[in-house]
Amino acid sequence: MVTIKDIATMANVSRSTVSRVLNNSGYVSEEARQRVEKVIEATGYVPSGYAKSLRTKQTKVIGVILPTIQTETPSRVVTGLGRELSKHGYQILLANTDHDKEKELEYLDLLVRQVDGIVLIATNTEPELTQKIKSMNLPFVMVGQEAENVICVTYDDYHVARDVTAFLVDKGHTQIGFIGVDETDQAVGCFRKKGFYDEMKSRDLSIEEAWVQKGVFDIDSGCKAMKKIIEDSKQRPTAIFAVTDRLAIGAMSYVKRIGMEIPKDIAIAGIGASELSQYVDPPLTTVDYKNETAGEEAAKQLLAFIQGEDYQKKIVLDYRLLSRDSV
Amino acid sequence: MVTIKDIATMANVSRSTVSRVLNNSGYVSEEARQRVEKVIEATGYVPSGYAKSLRTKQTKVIGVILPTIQTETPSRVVTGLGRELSKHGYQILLANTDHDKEKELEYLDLLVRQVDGIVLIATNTEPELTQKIKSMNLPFVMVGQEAENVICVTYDDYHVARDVTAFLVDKGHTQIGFIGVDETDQAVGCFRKKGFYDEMKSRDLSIEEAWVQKGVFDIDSGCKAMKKIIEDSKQRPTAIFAVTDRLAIGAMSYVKRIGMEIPKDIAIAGIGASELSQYVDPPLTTVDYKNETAGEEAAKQLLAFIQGEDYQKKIVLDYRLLSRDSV
DNA sequence: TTCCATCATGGAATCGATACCACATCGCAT
DNA sequence: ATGCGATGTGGTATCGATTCCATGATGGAA
Repeated sequence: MVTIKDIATMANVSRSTVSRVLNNSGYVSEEARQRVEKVIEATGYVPSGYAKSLRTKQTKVIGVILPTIQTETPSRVVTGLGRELSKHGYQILLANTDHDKEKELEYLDLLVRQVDGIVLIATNTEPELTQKIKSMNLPFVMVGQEAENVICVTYDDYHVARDVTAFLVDKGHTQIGFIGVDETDQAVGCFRKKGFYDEMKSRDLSIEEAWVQKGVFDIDSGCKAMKKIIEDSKQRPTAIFAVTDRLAIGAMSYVKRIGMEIPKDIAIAGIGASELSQYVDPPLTTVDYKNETAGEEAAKQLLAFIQGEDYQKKIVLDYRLLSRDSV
Repeated sequence: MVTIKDIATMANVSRSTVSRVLNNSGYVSEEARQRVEKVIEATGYVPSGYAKSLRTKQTKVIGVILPTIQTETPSRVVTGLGRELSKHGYQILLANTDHDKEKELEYLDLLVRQVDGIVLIATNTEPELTQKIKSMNLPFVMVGQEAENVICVTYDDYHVARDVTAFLVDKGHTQIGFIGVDETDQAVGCFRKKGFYDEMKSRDLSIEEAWVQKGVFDIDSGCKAMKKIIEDSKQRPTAIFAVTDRLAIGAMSYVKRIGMEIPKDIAIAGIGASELSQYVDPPLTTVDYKNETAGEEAAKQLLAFIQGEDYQKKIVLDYRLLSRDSV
């Protein structure tokens, strides 16, 4: 492997001069610069990243920890992150926890000395996690969940849920079911649920116990949750608010299977604006969360923090309700 | 930041001894080991990865270059890769080209000195690319496309296409349309098309020119391609073979929109076994490519190569045709 | 002529680890 | 007593860059 030393020898200059050419720093005569550049070109020399990192204490790598890349939300966020980071010469080291909270902690340890910063696409906000993050004082951004004392980029889950609920009510529905997820996921589990309950309450609408079910982020569980709602409720709801598109699509697939028509017999709304949502039949009413923007925003804040510039501690992104035929 | 030197001082041993403890190499007395371990524990010391890499010439990082992570195929492959790599202590450096061939080349340059190996989830096999890969002699695996002189993990696109076509013919169809993609993508563009043509020919079935259209890997273009087929053909085909699920789903959405029924008026089949495919109406007949397995296999071959063990130059994965109601 | 910026360049220390080698100790066989 | 292999430890060079400092030219101002 050709090193800076070889380049120096071949160009008949010192390593210092090669380094100056490489980094565009200090004084280098035009003549020397050209000689060096020619040698670099000829040899195809690429500086060793780790030698550089060792010396400069910068890796130009950002660690991204996420629960999975097989769903649209995280993969969109990563796309946004990548786009913004690569503009500034940063790369992404990917850590897929596969929904395993243990691994989340392990990866934090693993990454700490290898990256300039970490982005966590979070599904939980357990104290053990936030504790650890603070303890390793490394530039850090959390996407999708709120936490104390860290930079967060979040969505306004509470108001989204109120809006969706309000939308259903305004369409004339008074009996509305809800398919949520476990509350360890604060953003999706708690805030969206609370938004739903609060809006229903503010409209003086009551909620039958069986109308509220839980799933686990996949289509199949949306299907099962819907089944429970249909089978267990005394009075069937006329509308369903599912906290993710996949749950909503699962619910749709169940109600269609038992011969109900959407939206005539039951209206359904989701959240997430998955690509899928516009091609199911009927197209699903949902909320666009602009995940790529979230990724870009997270990258911007992280880089600002790293570079000692001004950054915003909390960013709450806006959203857009997409009204389609399922309601 | 605490370094190996600090640990050495605190444990009252030399750096060499700490290193030996860290790597479980050479002789270390039980007593010294315990002292060192205690200090490490107490300080939360983590060795610097780049210093280590500089010395050992191993980064324990694999670069993964892909066109996008927003579609299921690459994200499944990455999941498989990650699973297998992390078992062996390797991490993934992600390079998203956003379908830009220029970037593909740039990333190769960028990664070359930072990683122990590269996995390319390929969409093209242009000579410029394969040339470059060979020239940088770095452990390398290509997923999804075949190329000379590199380790490849591929699918049997040709026979898949023949099988799907045969399946349609066996169901009684003789007029079959085809929605493909550009042929710069050898696997998806050429092989699948050739499989279709060859199978049709072997059955003595002719293909009207307008029955064969092209799209670009998204649902919308499947929709447009289908529109062309319907509008331009003298005799409408009774079945459509789309080379990806998204194209197939686009096609479905178009024919449903114009009031045709699936599969009564027209049958549709895709490839890819996207999650989506089982929830569209009717569920889509498709082919399961086991992308995660491909990722795992790619990782295994790459690691075997890196470690100087036996590896297979070409791996062709098997597949499974999923017969559903769309045919 | 002298002096002092400005420009150019190289030498050497350094980053934080590993690994080779030398040396010391110890027990056991000769 | 001597030799020798096994064990344990530290010293030091090294990986490939950056960076600070010293030293030399050069040239225009005083």
